[in-house]
Amino acid sequence: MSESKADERDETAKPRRRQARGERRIQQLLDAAAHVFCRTGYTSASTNAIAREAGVSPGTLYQFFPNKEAIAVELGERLNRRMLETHGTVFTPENVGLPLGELLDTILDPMIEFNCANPAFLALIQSSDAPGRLLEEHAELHDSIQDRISELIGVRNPDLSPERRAHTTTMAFALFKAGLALILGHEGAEREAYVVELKTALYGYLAPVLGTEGVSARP
Amino acid sequence: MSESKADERDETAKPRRRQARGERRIQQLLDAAAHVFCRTGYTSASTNAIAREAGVSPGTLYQFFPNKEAIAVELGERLNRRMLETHGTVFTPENVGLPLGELLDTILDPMIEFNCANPAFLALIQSSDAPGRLLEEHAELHDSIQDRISELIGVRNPDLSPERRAHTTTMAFALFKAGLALILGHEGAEREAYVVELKTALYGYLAPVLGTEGVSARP
Amino acid sequence: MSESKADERDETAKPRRRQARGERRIQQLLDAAAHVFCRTGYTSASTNAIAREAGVSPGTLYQFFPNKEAIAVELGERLNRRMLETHGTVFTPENVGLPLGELLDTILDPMIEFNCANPAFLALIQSSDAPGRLLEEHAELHDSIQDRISELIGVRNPDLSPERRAHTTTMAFALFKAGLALILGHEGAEREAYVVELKTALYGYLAPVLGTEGVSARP
Amino acid sequence: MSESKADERDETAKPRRRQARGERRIQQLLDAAAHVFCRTGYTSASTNAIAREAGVSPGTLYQFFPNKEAIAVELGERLNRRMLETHGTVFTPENVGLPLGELLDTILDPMIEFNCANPAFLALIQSSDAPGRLLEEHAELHDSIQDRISELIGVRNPDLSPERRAHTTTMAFALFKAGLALILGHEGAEREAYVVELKTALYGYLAPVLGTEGVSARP
DNA sequence: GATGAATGAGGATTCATTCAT
DNA sequence: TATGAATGAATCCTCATTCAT
Repeated sequence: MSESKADERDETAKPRRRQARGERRIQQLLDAAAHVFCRTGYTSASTNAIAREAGVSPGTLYQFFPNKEAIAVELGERLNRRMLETHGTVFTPENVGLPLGELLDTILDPMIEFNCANPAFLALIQSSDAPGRLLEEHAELHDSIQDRISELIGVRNPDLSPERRAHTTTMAFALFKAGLALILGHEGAEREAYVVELKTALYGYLAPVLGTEGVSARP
Repeated sequence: MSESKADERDETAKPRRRQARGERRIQQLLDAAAHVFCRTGYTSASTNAIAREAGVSPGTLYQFFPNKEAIAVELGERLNRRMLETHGTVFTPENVGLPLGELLDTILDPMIEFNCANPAFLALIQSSDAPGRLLEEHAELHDSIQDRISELIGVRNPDLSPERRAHTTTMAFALFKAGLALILGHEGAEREAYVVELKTALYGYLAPVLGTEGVSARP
Repeated sequence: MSESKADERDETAKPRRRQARGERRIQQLLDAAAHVFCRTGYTSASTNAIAREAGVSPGTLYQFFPNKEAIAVELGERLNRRMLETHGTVFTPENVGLPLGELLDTILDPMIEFNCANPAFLALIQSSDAPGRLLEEHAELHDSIQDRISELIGVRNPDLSPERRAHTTTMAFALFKAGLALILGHEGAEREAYVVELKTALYGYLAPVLGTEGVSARP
Repeated sequence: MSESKADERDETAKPRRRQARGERRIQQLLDAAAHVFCRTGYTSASTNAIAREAGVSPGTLYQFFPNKEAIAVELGERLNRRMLETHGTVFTPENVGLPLGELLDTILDPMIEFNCANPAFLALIQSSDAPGRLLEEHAELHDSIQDRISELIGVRNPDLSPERRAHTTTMAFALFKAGLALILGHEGAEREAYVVELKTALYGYLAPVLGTEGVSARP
């Protein structure tokens, strides 16, 4: 008998048995959230707007998500998972050993394609409360991607100091996000043009660090 | 102190004094706004918070600005003006003809310095409601900077097609903003490291387009 | 005179300068809150209901109180202060030395009168989230009264052990609150009858501990 | 399918024939409700929380109870019934004739014991929306107890006027509830101490009305 | 011009209750 | 019967903006 006010939230990870309908609703809500996040950004997105977009009442939204943040987190996780499932195999030893131009093509093309199909991904990653400061709830998503980049760089050039590797990773990811925003902000030929620019930029940035030639995995 | 009842006599005859006092208020409010924008971003910044930070009442704020947007616009314009005044002379023909590395140093160093001293500048430029889509009120500021970059590129390489020049400009500016965000997000040695990374990135991106060697202005 | 130093900025910023209108509004809101608390109890009282009762918009309420709790706290403090100002002098040495019946009359009559005029006082003291567990925000009010009772008992019978004194205090206060609730819940002759019953109960409870005869203060 | 053992005096033939399983469910729900009422009080208890505590869905709860109030009513009735079954025999003529101290022991000890084991009882009786005003749904429970007290007093002292008897009853019950709240709010030695205080208080209050000596039932 | 007061629509979230499977 | 889904009004609170002094 020690707690007076706070409990209620039975977080005990009891995996809720959801009906098929509920699973559908969740997807519907996440789709709606993706729409709204893209339209207005995470911070300005209102749960009511998401519910409306999904064609349900506010209460229904809260049947599946405890709060706004959880929607973004779940959306981010699903997108991340889907991206890994679909394009997670690009970091094979063979690919990493390709000449830099081909390596970038191999990595970026599916990545860009995925993001064009799922622009909410970038919206989540970029949602910040202050310039440069990510909302906590999206940091994990952000980090999970950055980790993969870091690993790629580390494998490609194991001689980099941890600091340089970290800086290179962060900067490369920042460039990618910046270019991706341009790509998503345009269509058709313009979009294609920015794809080229992004690759050029990353090539120019990474070439001195990773080398342009193909390499073979070290024994 | 000692100009107490001077105002009462005539409301219109002393516009200078009123302006001076008003100007002080405006600067006070803009300083406060800069603070708050940096802390919370433009969208999340509340006019009440700005007024509080400035030590005045909300009503006073609205005596000088018709709405929240106008504050950002005025702040942006002033920052832009100050930047031009302070660092507007870097785009001289001699500078533009420098080897790329020196050119970047010449341009970026004061630019970065200015932005470190005035982080609100980036906050404004980055404040977006959706990824990649700037709030209307900041587009002008954004464009004015981009125009200068475009001009620099055009002068340095007059053979570029307008389209390529536009793409290069946009991308270069995007890279700059991305790097600047990293720079402002760190301090001390880390910050310096990201300055280097940003320069590296821009060098790598621009070298193929602008050439690395010094050039002399064409007749 | 001398509104001349208008430039003075109050750096302290904590003590809000309120206009007379605001002070009036606060009283109005507290009166409304008292009404609503009495009608529905603290927990069920809604801030919107309080604002409506006061004839203002919800926003106005929040101009003066940061949240619902603060309303109750301020109301409690004001009532407590007023009670002390009005009836705080009953615990004089002479009174404490009176025969028990007269002592109770002396203490209870103004106390009851005050509570009949301000029934919100009891509403606050009794507001609990679980039976027997007071809401934090009202504990202070509760304790401040109990302390006075404890002191009275201690002066009247200095030989009581601290434990017995504490138990007696708590129980006597509980009896008082229980009787007061009955008193406030009735009117006219019924009310008077319960006043008598309450005094009887307290007399019967306290007589063995405090003695029925008058005592003189010990040196 | 034998509905044969219809010893139903239930003339109205409620469609509510409960099966064993339903009965179990009901008990489950009432137990959960008791828990939640004790934790948060009646008003703050949510039907969802009760269902969760019972491990069933909200829909199931509403299959057995038409609304939240009905849960409290049924819980109260069951507790009342159990109390009567277990301790209902204390009001025998012999007991009523005991000396007051023993009479109180005889009545209060099992009463307190029962309430310690079933704290929801007090929670229900005390759940009020406004100080002193019981929620309708619990008035009946409240009255049924008070009636028994009234009867006891009437038997013990038949000369009391109906008014005095009513006042004494109400006050005595109020004292009991107040003391009981203290008892339930403490544990161990403290709890025992408050048991003593409660008995002292009731003794002091009732002695003048009921006399302290044992009496024999009048013919 | 300066102030604090006032507004009210809108934000996130909850909850008693009903519905559909 | 049991379940989870669905509802929508109500909750506390915020904020850009306007008003009165």
